[in-house]
Amino acid sequence: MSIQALADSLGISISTVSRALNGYTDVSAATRQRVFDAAKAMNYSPHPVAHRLATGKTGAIAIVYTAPSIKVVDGSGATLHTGITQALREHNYFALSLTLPPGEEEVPELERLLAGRLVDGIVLTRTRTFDPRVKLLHERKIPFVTHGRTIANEPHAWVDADNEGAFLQATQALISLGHRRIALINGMAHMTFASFREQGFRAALRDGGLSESECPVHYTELTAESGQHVAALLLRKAQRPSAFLCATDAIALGVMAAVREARLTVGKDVSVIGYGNSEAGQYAHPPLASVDQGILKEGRQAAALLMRIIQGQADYASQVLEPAQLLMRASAGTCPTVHS
Amino acid sequence: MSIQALADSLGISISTVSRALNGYTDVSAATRQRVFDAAKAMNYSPHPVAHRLATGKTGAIAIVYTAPSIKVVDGSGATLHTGITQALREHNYFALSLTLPPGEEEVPELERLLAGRLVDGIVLTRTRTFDPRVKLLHERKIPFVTHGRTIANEPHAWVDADNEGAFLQATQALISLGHRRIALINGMAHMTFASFREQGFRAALRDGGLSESECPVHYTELTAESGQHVAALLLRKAQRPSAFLCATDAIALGVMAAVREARLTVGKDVSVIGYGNSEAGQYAHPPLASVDQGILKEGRQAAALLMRIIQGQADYASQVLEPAQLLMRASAGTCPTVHS
DNA sequence: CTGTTAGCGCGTTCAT
DNA sequence: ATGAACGCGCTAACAG
Repeated sequence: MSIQALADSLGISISTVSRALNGYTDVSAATRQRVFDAAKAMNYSPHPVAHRLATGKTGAIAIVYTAPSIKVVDGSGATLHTGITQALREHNYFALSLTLPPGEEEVPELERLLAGRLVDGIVLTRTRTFDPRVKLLHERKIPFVTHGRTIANEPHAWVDADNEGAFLQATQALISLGHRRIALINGMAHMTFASFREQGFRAALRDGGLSESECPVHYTELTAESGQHVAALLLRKAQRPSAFLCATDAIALGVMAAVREARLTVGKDVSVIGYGNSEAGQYAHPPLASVDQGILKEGRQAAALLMRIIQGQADYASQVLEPAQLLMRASAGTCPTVHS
Repeated sequence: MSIQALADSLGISISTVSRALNGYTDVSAATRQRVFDAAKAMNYSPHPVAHRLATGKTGAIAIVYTAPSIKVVDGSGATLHTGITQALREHNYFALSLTLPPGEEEVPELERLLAGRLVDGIVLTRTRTFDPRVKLLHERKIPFVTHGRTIANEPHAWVDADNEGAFLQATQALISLGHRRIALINGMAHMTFASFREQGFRAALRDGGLSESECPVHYTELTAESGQHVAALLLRKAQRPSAFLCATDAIALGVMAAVREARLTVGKDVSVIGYGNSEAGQYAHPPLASVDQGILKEGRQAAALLMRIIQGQADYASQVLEPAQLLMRASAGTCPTVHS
């Protein structure tokens, strides 16, 4: 089942078989047909390793995650993964994933992946503001696309949602509902998406003339537990926030729980907006207002962009900023003090 | 930085360099030393693809997950992953992971991985009782180890915890605490681990002379939400269970929530035992009794076994059954009816 | 249009 | 102890 055997069985040379199979135009239609038929009959497929040695391409890419911050199979991480994989398959590419251990071994592990030359390119997820992984990939000049931006110097291809615009819009919506004390429960500051969301938040505060001192920003894990914890603290204050803007739906669900524990009503006494448009948020009581990021599309775009880079049709500075859409639901309502 | 360049710079032949580097004995100590020094100085490392074409080995394996049932980075999935990766690294092997989409594309996607010959072997996680993935791997004769057993015919290497023994022991513990109505909230029946846990449970019921009709078995998702839902139903019954044995700690935490909602006290009115010895369970109120599975060690064993199979030092029928340990904590106590 | 030739980078006999 | 030569399986530049 090598190309040799195939050529012998047809009585023609190896190179003719190779060209027929690889779609070269300088081979007669009749020969091409014979080759295709024989290949199918003998169930031939080129040895991928030999193919790689000759071409330099593996037909595979790696999606790189970092351990403590993302679920590959649930929620948005899973959707991103699905989007990337789908689009790749349409290009006859294959996606493996690598979960980097946090801490010291993170970059060395990524280096081992590159050293192995098992993949033609990389999709790096969950970028940080200064991301050593981006630095490495950039230095090694391997084709890569990040999902999320950095704020460092390396120019690189990325796909990202307009986090800033989304939180600008969400904050403005809360302001126009009469809220003056809005708390931002954000992700850790070194995550780029968190940084952008905060910028949008602060811009809206300035535009609306709100006091930054009355609109606290907290940085926390992206979990319901963290959201509940932080919100419980804030709700105990004399001057409690009338609205919470949260970096994820998970945080927002935790906030909602804290509001209930404080004997207050979500959407009336306290408004809550999340991010991600998760199923859990949609089915919450009341339904959770959220930002829909279209992450499946982003995954597909990241994959398509990587394909173009690998084929030399796009450069390392290609960038795609996807708009995100605010979905108002019953968890966010007018500020009660307006009525008094 | 090819072996050619290295040989030229030393003024010796390629083959001598190759043998020196690969530890052949028929090369002089002096030459070997020169080669090693030069290799280090020029930062030489063999091109992995060429190396693979010559040897047939990639130095990488794939850990295969299935999408909707496991988190690669949280909880036990993460620990297993860590164990496998650690042990592999000690063997100079590298682990990538593949998340199979559920449904129709599951097996074809696995086939694509095999066709790509990107890896020397596979660790398959979360086996099912009749697992088409195992069937495929067995047919293709690629080195593989499963974490978890199957009950079908293909003989294959596996590492598993003694699920049956663990639940036998846990059920006996509940019985000796006086419980007569014990509910099992199990995982889906097609998961092998769930099947074994149920066998242990039923064996203990028989030995203890409990009525199977008073000890219901429910099959559900491995989530807190599911646990809460099922437990809420059971607790509403006139003859409610006095103890719940749960397939995961997540389920158990959900059950505990349902118990509280029913105005009952966990560990007094109702006992709960989970599985996995999760951090969340340890910090719950009261602390959750659970089964500790030593999953890190299992991951390491699976990796070690796979290495031996790849090297031909173990056969496809090597099997490792790890004991699991019951950890009694305050969530499980004596049955209240005993005192009356 | 097709066959011959030359690599891709390395491991491994077979002589010397 | 060392070098020359061959093969792994395939692609691609060069002839014809």
